[in-house]
Amino acid sequence: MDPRTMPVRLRGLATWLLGQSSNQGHRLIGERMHAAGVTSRSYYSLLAALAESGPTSQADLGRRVGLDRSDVTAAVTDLEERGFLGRTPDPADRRRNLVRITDSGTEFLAELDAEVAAAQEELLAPLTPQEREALLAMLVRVVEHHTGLKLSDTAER
Amino acid sequence: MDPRTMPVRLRGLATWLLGQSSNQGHRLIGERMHAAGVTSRSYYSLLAALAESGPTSQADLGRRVGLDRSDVTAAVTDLEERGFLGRTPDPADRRRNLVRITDSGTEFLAELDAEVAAAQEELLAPLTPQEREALLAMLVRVVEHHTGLKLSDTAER
DNA sequence: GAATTACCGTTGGTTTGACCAACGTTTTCG
DNA sequence: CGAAAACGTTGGTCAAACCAACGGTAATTC
Repeated sequence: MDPRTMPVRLRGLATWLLGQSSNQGHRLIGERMHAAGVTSRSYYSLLAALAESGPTSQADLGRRVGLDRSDVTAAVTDLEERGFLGRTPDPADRRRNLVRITDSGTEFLAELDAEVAAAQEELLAPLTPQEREALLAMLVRVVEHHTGLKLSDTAER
Repeated sequence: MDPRTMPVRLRGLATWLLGQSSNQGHRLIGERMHAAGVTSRSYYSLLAALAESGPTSQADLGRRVGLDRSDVTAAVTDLEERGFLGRTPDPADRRRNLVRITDSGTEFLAELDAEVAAAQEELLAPLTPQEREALLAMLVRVVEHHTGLKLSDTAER
């Protein structure tokens, strides 16, 4: 992508700049995840969701991280084989599988937490702490406006 | 994606917020493009690149908008069938196809310009004009930092 | 209480964007 | 000249996102 001849119309566009920034972020995360032995970006979300709550059904898990049931099945199977989580039928509702994170999974999540934090730092490197705060606050408002989500409560950082 | 049970770790992350915002932007653009009869997001980039320069080879076109040669071929074929651009062999270098936008293509691009502008407005609706400016300026710096591109020159808006 | 409806996990798809390899043709370089 | 590179094209692969249908289970509605 040659900056000299790139379409002028594009490079000032919010959608384009957001797309580029998002791509860079995903690249940084992906590189670090891959180095940590994780092939899919959703694994972090799933482990995080499990760590922050008790045992959950797969369907719940999917709703919480915005993942299709079928994709949750594949991810959970893989993570279970690696010993990062356990899957047992729910005695109270035998349609459900209760998924819970293991100690090994908790350890692994801590590793990923560090990688993810480093990636944030790397992505926002050119911005001052005040600017990062302002940027995130604006993004929160944009996301809230379009999704109806209310993240503001605890979205400090 | 339930805001009450979404992983707390995720919703303050720059990468996550950028991804969400980018998705919303792409959704808005996609909806309007689709309504205008465009199936692929890259068509706008290609028409814009062609409108801003004279006739160009397909390979050049791909480099300018960050598209693979093979994908340019498909897009150009489609756009040619719709009459939005013409493709003629370059007499000076018979490896190349000279692609140029047609009058009909220029008209169509104007339509898309309007749709794209409307999508930007819609995406950034919750932000004040000053905030939008600050947001774009920060994103420009982030993108420049990670790509080596220098967009700053004319990225006002 | 029986029957319909809804939810669960799973399997097996489709679609889309991004990417890559190879080819015949043409130009450029050494 | 011959080797290397660039061009457009074809025909892939790959991962992410999504959808449909299934058997099994629970909740609902009559």
